[in-house]
Amino acid sequence: MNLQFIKYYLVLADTHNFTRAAEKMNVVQSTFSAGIKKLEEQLDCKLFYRDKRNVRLTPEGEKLKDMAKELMACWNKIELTYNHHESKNLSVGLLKNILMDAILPKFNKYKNQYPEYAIKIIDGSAEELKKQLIQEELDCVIAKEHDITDPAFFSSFLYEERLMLTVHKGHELASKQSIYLKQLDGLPFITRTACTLYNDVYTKLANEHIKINPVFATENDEVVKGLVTSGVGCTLMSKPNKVEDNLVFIPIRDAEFISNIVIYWHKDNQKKNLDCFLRL
Amino acid sequence: MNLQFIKYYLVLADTHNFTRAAEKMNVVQSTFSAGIKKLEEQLDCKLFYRDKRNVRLTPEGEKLKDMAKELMACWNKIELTYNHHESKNLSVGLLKNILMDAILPKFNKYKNQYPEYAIKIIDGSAEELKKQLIQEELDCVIAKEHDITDPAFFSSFLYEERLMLTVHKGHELASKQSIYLKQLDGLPFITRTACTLYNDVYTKLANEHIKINPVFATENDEVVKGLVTSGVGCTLMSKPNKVEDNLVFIPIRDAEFISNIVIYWHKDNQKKNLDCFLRL
DNA sequence: TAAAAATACTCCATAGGTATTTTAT
DNA sequence: ATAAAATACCTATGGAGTATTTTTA
Repeated sequence: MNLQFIKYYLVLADTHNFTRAAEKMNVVQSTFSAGIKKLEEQLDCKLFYRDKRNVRLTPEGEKLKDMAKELMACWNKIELTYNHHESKNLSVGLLKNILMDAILPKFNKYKNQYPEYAIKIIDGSAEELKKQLIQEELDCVIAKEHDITDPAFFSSFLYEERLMLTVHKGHELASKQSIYLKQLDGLPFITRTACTLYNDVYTKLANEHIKINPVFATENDEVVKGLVTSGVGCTLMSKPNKVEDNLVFIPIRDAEFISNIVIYWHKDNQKKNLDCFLRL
Repeated sequence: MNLQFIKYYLVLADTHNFTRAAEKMNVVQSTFSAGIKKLEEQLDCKLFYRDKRNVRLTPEGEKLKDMAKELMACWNKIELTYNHHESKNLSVGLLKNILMDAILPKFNKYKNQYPEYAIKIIDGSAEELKKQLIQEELDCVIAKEHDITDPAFFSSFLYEERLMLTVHKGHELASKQSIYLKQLDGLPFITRTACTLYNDVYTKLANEHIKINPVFATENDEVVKGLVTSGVGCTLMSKPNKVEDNLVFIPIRDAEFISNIVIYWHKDNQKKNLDCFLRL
C-alpha cells in the first residue's frame, strides 16, 4: 500500500540498474533492493529478471508499467493540488539555438497533464545556465552532454543532434541522397557561431584538406535559415522535424558531427513538478 | 505516500462518522483519527469539519473525492491483476423476487471496470442466503433491511421498494394520479406471496375494514405481471424503472408499504473484489 | 449525561541505513 | 578482479492498539 515502492519500480524499469536507480531515488542500493523485493512480494510475482549483468522487466513487470504510471499520475495530481508551500512554477533552462523539436512535445505533454502550472523557460549559454542551476534559480537545464559535469547533478539523455548539409531547393547538391565531405570543397558557407560542433567541423575539414568558403557568420539560426533559403550559401545544421519548404537537408556519408542533448537537474531537487516533468 | 489513508478518507467521506468509518476499515477509532490527521498534514489542508456532532467535507475535502476514487481505482486494478491467491469470483446472494432496477447498474459498472472478473449470482430466500453468507459461500447478500441482524455483518442501504397499486391499462383506476386505500375495496386482487410487505398490507386493510377480493396467489412476479396485464385483477408491487407497456403504477396516498433494500457482508471479509463492488 | 472525537502512551512492523557477502563478468 | 545485487543487522519512524480526556448536543 506504499506508493514509494511503485516509484522505485518505475525508476528501475527506466534505468535497468539498481545502484543508479537507487541514487535517483536518493536511497542506498540495499534499501532500494529491499523495496523492489517487497513490491514483488506484495504483488506475488517477479517484476525484474536480475541475470547476467543486466536487469530486465519480466512479462508481469512489463504489464505493470502503464498501470503504475497511471497510479503515479493520479497521486501527482493530488499532491500538486494540495502542496501550496512549494513553488508550482518550473524553471527550465534551455541552451541557446538548441533544436526545439524533441523538447516541444515534452512541454506540451506537461501543459496538458498539469494545465494550471506554468513553465518558465530561460534561454542562455551553457555557462550561464549552469550558474543559474547551481544557484537554484533553475530547476533543470536542457543542454549538450558534458556541458555540466558536476557530480551534484543528474543527467538524462533526450535526443541527438546530427549536423547535415543544409542547402536551398535550387542548389546543385539539393537532389543528392547523401554527400561526401569533400563535396563541400569551395562551397560558399555560412558559419553558425553558436554551434559547439563547429570546432569539430573545422578540424575535420582542415585534416581532410577541404577548403570551404565562409561568406557569413551568425549565432542566430533563424538568420542562417534565411540566408540559406536566399541561396547565398550552404551550412551544416540539424534537421528539424518540420523542414521549411525551400530547405533541403542532406546526410554526410563519411563524417559524423553529433552531440547528445541531455537534461540536467540537481540530485537534491525534490520538487514534485520537476519529477513530473522528468517522467514525461 | 500511504494509500491506506486515502481509503480512510473515502470511507469517512461516505459515512461522516469516525467511529463507524473506523469499524468499516477494521481499525479502532483512534487509529482512524490519526490516519485522517496524517493525511490532512501531508496534504497541508483540513479535509473534514468536525463540528456540532457531525463530520462534513471541507471544500478542499470535496475536491479530493474524485481524485482519490481514481487513485484507488488504479490501485485496485493493480492488486486485482496480481493477486492470484484469492478467488476472483464474487458471489452475490440476491433475495428472490427483488426489484433488479437499482442493482443492475451496480453489476454493470463492476463488469465494465473489471471485465475479467465474474460475478456469480445466487437466488434464494432471506434464510437461505443468510446461512450461505455465514458459511462464507457468499461474499455479500442483497436483501431487505432487518433480514440479517447478526453484528458480525455490515450493511449498507441500497434503495427503497415502495408498493403501488398495479393495474392494466384499461382498468377503471388506470387514469388516476393517486388513489386512497379504500378504493381497493372489492377489487379482484392478486396476492404476491413472496412479498414480505404483504403482512403489513393485509393488517392495514383489515384495520381499515377494506375487503379485497383475492383471485390469484403466486410467488413469481412475472406471473403476477402477466395476470395483471391480462386484466384478471390488480396487485400491489414496486414500480420498476422500465414499466411494461400495458401496466400502470399508481401511488397510494394514505398508506406507505416500504421496505429498504440493503447489502450485507461479513466484517472480516477482506476480499478485494468485494471492496471494489461495494464502492461502486 | 452520553456519545463521539482527540490525546497520551505503548508496541511492533518496517522503511531506511551501514557493512558485508555473493554473484557474474 | 571488479562491479553490482543480495544479505545481515541495526535504528528510527510511524501505524495501530489501549486507556483516557475533551468536547458538545
